[in-house]
This record gives sequence, C-alpha cells and structure tokens, in this order.
Amino acid sequence: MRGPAGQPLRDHIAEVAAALFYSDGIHVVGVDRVAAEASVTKRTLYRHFPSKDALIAAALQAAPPIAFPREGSARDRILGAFELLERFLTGTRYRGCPFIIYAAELTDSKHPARILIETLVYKRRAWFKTRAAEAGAADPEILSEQLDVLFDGALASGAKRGELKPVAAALAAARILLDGQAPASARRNSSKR
Amino acid sequence: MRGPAGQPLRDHIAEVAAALFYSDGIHVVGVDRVAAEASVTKRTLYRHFPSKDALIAAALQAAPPIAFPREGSARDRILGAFELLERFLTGTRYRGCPFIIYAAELTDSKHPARILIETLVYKRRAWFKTRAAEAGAADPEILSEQLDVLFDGALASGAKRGELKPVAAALAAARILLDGQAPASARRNSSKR
DNA sequence: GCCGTGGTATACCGACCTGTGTACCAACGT
DNA sequence: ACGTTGGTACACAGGTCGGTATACCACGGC
Repeated sequence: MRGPAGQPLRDHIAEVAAALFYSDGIHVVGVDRVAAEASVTKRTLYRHFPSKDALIAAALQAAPPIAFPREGSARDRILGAFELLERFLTGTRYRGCPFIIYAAELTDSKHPARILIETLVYKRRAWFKTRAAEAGAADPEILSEQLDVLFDGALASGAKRGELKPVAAALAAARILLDGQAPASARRNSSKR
Repeated sequence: MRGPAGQPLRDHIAEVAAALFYSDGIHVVGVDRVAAEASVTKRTLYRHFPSKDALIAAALQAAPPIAFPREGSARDRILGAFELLERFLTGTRYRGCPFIIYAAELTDSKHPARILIETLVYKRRAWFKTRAAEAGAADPEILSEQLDVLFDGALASGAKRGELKPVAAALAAARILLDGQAPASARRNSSKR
C-alpha cells in the first residue's frame, strides 16, 4: 500500500498519471497505461479513483507547481516569479502550461478538473494583485491583469516553441510595466536604471 | 460535389471539422461525427482525405484566421491587432487560441498539423517584428518578442476564463511597451498622451 | 486463529474508434 | 449512348477504450 518513494499509493498513481497526461495528452493515455507505468493493476487503480475523470483531477493537483518567491520586496517577488518560471522550464521537457493543456483537452466546462483549474488560476492573479499593491502600483488591478497575461503568454509560447526567449521577453516587459506604475521613489532598492 | 455555400466539398468538410475540433476537441470528435455534421458519408470524407491526421491539418488551415490591420501607421497597426483580436473574440464562443489547443492535443511533434502551426506562429512574430521596425523601435527584435508574448497571453487566458479583461490588459500593456521603445518624435500621429 | 483489508492476475463487456469493402446511383462530357 | 467520376448507404474488420467480475493471496489486528 506504499509507492516506491514511500508515499501513499494513491499519490504515487496520481503522480505517474500527471506525468503521462502532461507529456502525451489526457485522451491518448489510457488507464491501462497509467496502471502499467505505476506498476499497479488496473483493478487497484479503480479502487482509489472512482473514474478516470477523478484521476485526471487528482493528477492535476499532483503536478509540480511553479514556485513563487516568498521573500524580498514586492517588486523583487514579482520579477522573481518570472525568473523562477524560466528556471522551472529549463528543468522539464516543457510542453506548455499544464492548466492550458488540461483545459484544452477537457471541453466540458463542468469537468471537476476544469473547476479546479479556475480556482488555481484565480489564485495566481490574486497573488500578482497583492504584490502589485504592495509595490505601490498606481492601479494594482490593471497591473496585475497585465502581469498575469504576460505570465500566461510566457507559458503558452512554450507549448508551441521549444525556446525560452518568450520567457525572457516576458520578464523584460514585466519590468517595464512595473517601473511605469511603481515609481522609483516607492521602491527601496533602485539599483539599476 | 459542392457544399452548401457553393465551395468545393473538400473545403466544406474541412470547415465543419475545424468547428467541431475546436469546440469539442480533436480526440473526442470522431470522423463519423464530422461526416454526419457535414451531411456527407464517411466514405466520401475518406475520398478527400487520406486519414484523420490529414483532416486535422486541413481543418487547422480552414480555421477563421485572426485579421491583422493592413493600413495605417505601424503603431496603429500593432495596437489595431489587439483591438481586432478583442472584436474577434466577442464574435465567437471562444475557447482559446486554436494553435494552442491543437498543439496541446497533438503530442507527436512530427504530426503534419504541428509543423503547420510552427510556420504560422513564426509568421505572426515576423509580422510584429516588421511593424516594430517600421514604428522606429529601438530594438525591434526584443519588442516584437514582447508583443508576441502578450498576444499569446491574451489568447491563452481566454482558454481558461470567459472574460475579455485579459485582452484589454494586453492592449494597454502593448501601448506602454511600444511607447517606451518608439518615442513620440518617431511617430506621426501622436494624438493622445 | 481468523477474518477483513487491500493487493494481484486475468478475463471479459459493451461501446466506440479509424479505416475499408461492396454495391448502387446520378450527373456529365464526349 | 455510354463510361467515368464522385457521390450514397451500409456493413464490418480490427483494435482500444473505460470499467467490471471473478478468483486468489499476503498481512495485520483483535
């Protein structure tokens, strides 16, 4: 009842499913393959998850989340999010934002995984908004919306191109937008420019 | 041998397939359904397309392309692209950029439709780069990359949220980035701000 | 000791998938 | 007048899908 890493079997299956769904697509990967790759019988898989849809939702939550900076000034944290994104993308064979990929394949808006995506995406935008306010932005609502779009763009571009140039461009653009709304006087460490 | 609108039957089938693939997903829509929706037998569908993969590639080309402004100053054309995008999204039940959706479902990088996507995406970036140079940008390469990321982000956000706010945010951000690189002296019609 | 829990192995079900085979038919060019 | 082209109608092959049934087994707590 334990996986290879000692974690509960349920989590092990979900992680294997997440890796397969992400790399090969949700519809292409069958439950048989997930079970085989997890060294588990299909019967036991269905003992932990009532259906494939439930497995999909669990896999979405088991995906390695993109880290967000927890320390430093608000400005540093915002820009640091883009830098961490870049580092995250170099580590994985990137195919694009998991949220976007899952959303693209799950057409039914009532699918449990879809609802999950919406809450997660909302959280990210709220994070940007709070940081924008802390950085002293003139209009945190607008700025956070812009940063979020940039972030989405950087994630989406990776789905179609293998390069990291879009991420670097997003970081540069984020810095410009941030500087435009949060003047240097409101910042503590105005090191460059 | 003609479709309802008088166009060749092959194009009619491709358009129907494009609509179905886009709204419901490539893998969940079978050729039977495409044939039925196009009021055509499966047999004749396979007379025009050697396989479903070929149909997918044809459907991708048959999708209604996002219009790009053909007239006006370079600056107006760039910003106009975002405005046209907004208008385009209001007209359709938007589910996200077709390129992203198709790319998400087609895992095999050698799929004919995937190769098609890469060339089309490259064209869009080149368009931005040419316009950026015309607008007198200090570094058209970087600016076009930033604009392209913004565009991608605006398209991707629609895949997860139903609103148009991200598009408006992208437009505003594009204006800021553009003004930062192309000073007012290089522009002819500096109407506002 | 013994039984329930949670695993294995394997076979199976019905539905649906892409793709083909066969037979017939209507229009059109020559 | 006739044959080719391109359509219809329908059946079916071969495979895979999600999900279930059956039978067996290892272990741990009471």
